[in-house]
Amino acid sequence: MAAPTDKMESIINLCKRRGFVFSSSEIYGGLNGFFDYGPLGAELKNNIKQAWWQDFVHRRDDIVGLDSTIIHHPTTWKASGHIDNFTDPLVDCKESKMRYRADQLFFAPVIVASETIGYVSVLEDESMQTKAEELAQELKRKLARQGALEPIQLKDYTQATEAQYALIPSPATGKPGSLTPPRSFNMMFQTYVGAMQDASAVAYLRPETAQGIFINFKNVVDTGRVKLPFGIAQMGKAFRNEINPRNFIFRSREFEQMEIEYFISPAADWKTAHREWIEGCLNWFESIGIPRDKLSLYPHPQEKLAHYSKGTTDIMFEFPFGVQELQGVAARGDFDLTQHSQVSGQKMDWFDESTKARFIPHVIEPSVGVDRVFLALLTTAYHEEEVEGEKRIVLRLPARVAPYKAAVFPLVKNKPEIVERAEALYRRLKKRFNVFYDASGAIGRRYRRQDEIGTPYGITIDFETIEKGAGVTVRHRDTLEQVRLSEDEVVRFLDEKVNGLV
RNA sequence: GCGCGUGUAGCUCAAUGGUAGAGUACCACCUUGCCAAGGUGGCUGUUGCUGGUUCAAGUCCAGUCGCGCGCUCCA
Repeated sequence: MAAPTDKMESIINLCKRRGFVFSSSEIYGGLNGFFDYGPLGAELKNNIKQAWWQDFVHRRDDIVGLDSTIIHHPTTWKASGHIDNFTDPLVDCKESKMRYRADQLFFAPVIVASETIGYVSVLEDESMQTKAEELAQELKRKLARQGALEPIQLKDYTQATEAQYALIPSPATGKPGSLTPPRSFNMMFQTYVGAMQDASAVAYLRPETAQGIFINFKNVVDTGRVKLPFGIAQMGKAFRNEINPRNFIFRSREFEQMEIEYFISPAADWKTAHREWIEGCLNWFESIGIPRDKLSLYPHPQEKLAHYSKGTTDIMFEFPFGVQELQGVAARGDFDLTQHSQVSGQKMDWFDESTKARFIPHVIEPSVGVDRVFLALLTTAYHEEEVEGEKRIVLRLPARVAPYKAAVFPLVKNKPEIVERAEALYRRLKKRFNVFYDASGAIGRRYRRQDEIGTPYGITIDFETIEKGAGVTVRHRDTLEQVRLSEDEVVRFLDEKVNGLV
């Protein structure tokens, strides 16, 4: 078993070597946090998206699709809270080079006998009040002050005044003077719409696809013939100016999301709906080849919830670099529709015919990153193994998502009957499936080349096909076993394996 | 954004300040009756980029970009 970093390295290497993922703008030295998908990566990624759309939109009666723009009216982000909240106020300690989130760094003046003798600082945790009081006592002793110590009242660093920045000690060194003022990093990419580059033209690239759904809620309700409960699904690019992108395509600045806003009545039991969606998403992951034992749940603690959320559970995946979020399933209540209704002045409510009640629906939001599913599939599928003394690299991708569904080979290429028959089968299969044709090199080498890119079946036309009309051999990627099928049977066989509709 | 490390052929890696190489992959042809066989030939580099030191830089120095790890961050 390879060490985690080795496994990631091998996977990144394979991605580059075989055309799954390239770093973006590579000829200019690359661009941190941006990745391009090569010929095989584009296939795999599209197959993931297609499977998701099929399963959640086409095969359900209660979810409809949407494709909204990447740039919305800027007020969208005011209403959603992103302009005010999608930021990380950060503080640096110039001496220790440590970086803190300003809203997690707390400070208080130490007041003895009505005189401020200095400041203490602590990092946010349960015991920070006690720690701050101890520090204050210590400071009082050090300065040999007499008198009553006034109660320590902690405030976070975002509330510090300019005069206080220089007086608050760094938690790392305990000495004042090394902390910078809090600096705000809004993670939305800004651009300008139209010719004028002034404040009135500022717009943002969406940091999530969700808001495109909310601002179209009324349109869909008015035209979509939907009945509560129902969902609106959307796939598309989103952009976040991450301070520090890491772990290959896991956290990038341009990425793709697949989100559903599933609207329910406020009278409905949202906890049940939430739980059902978590189950549904787990099942979907399993169905496309992500094993259940690598998935786990992380319910966000109540006090850490984002401003919109009544409850959020992350579906975590065991990546080689650690257990990380694959999907978030959030119960957003009626926060978003209420916000957009209030800010826009438009009605965002639902009229229930049976109860004659009018209300703003609540929503459950399963939100998953395509790139993360891509990486989860690759890390699950990647195997190095020994076959008859030789190292074999194989991607055990399920047929439904594999870039090529099958490869067609003539056993040898110097016998025209075999080559012609193989080419004919290739052309026939290509009308229905993405298949690959390869005549160059020994047959074993050709099998191995396909193993490495996850092609589940190798179809070989051999002498028996020609001489005895014995059909073709179908070689399975994972077991190396071969079966003989007629060419007609091969079409049905692939249809069954690829589309899974048995 | 900070610190440490790192960057040579598509990939894995060599090369004491002195002519940039190997393996592999890839392409063509030959050979080949099922798991990376063999033969012949071919392709592959502004040594990440920009500047500096030097008679001479892949090698030393500075800056910059990318990557890895740690801190930090992560709706």
